[in-house]
Amino acid sequence: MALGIGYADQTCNLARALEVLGERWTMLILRDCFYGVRRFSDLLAHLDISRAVLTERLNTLVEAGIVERRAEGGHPVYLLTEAGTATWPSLYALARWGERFGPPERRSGRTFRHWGCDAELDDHGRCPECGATPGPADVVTHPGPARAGDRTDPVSVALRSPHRLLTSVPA
Amino acid sequence: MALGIGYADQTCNLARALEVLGERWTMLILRDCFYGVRRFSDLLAHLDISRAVLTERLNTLVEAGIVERRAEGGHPVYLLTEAGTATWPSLYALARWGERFGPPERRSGRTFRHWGCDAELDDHGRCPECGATPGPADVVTHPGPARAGDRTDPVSVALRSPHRLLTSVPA
DNA sequence: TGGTTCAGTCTGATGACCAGACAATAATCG
DNA sequence: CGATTATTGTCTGGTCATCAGACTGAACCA
Repeated sequence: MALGIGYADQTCNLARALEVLGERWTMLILRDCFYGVRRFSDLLAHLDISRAVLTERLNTLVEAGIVERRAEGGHPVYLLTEAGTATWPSLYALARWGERFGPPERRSGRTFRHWGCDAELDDHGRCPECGATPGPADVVTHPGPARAGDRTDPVSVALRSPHRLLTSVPA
Repeated sequence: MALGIGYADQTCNLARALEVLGERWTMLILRDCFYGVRRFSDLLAHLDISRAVLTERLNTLVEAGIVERRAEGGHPVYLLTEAGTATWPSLYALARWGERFGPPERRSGRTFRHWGCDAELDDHGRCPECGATPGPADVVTHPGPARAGDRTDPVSVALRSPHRLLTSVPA
């Protein structure tokens, strides 16, 4: 989490999670990883983050074992590890909260549905159709309605169609 | 979230949640609110946060409708609103993740149990005994084992005994 | 009245983040 | 093969958040 001392004196699992996940941009980077964004340049364009900070966050995530850096045809590719995919319930819960209680402007309308059932997941990430609580690999995200001023980077464009989580995007 | 621009261009419910909840210290303040910490001085002592930052965070949380400031006998008291208590699934999921994958030192061993059933909640916050997913008011937290160097502020001391969430602490 | 607690505000120092320039390596094309 | 472009970073100077700790003002207590 940086800024000096972290949460050094907090003997608490939440503080331990936030020590890694709570830094600025980190959860949004993970969100993009779930969406299937894998390349430095795509993260950069989709997040509007500074290069230096993106580099630093990715290094931190790799060191923490949340993301794996793999060389693929010369250029690196970033993939979620088991610890990374295990952050899904946290991100999903936060997004749900943001939908109901976040600042009212910029409501996205994006939904998450169970692969196969096509039913929208509830507050706890459960499929109302079959009762299962699917992992991210079995979740499909559907975009909300288009709006003026939508982003035009390749990732944003690709995510205007329904997309199964963890499968590569764009292309 | 501050530091200049927020996540202004991210049309995304997660970004909207993090705009408020993602600032440094904010989720730990909310954790303490769930524990029942209600006074400025108790938050200050329990969190080791600077006075200026605590003041600013509380103001932000009040403005966002997540926490309510109520004058009680001259001194203010801070209580979770409906939007505040609705953050419980997010905090619980993060704490669960921190327990499994966070930095290995400072593992707390603290558990969360269903009031009445006394069964430990699972990854999704569900009670394995009765199948319900209790809200925070029906959750009891049990401390992990004591350790050398445990904090000695009143809140930390009080939380060494089992404690029902949202009930006042200390005393 | 004078001391104590509490809830903030204020200050100077440190460091994280920003935009944008620069560098190094890898793919592409004539 | 050599030149161009694409991609992944590193570096820099300025801005702003956070830090520790001193200070203020109001309420409560003896």
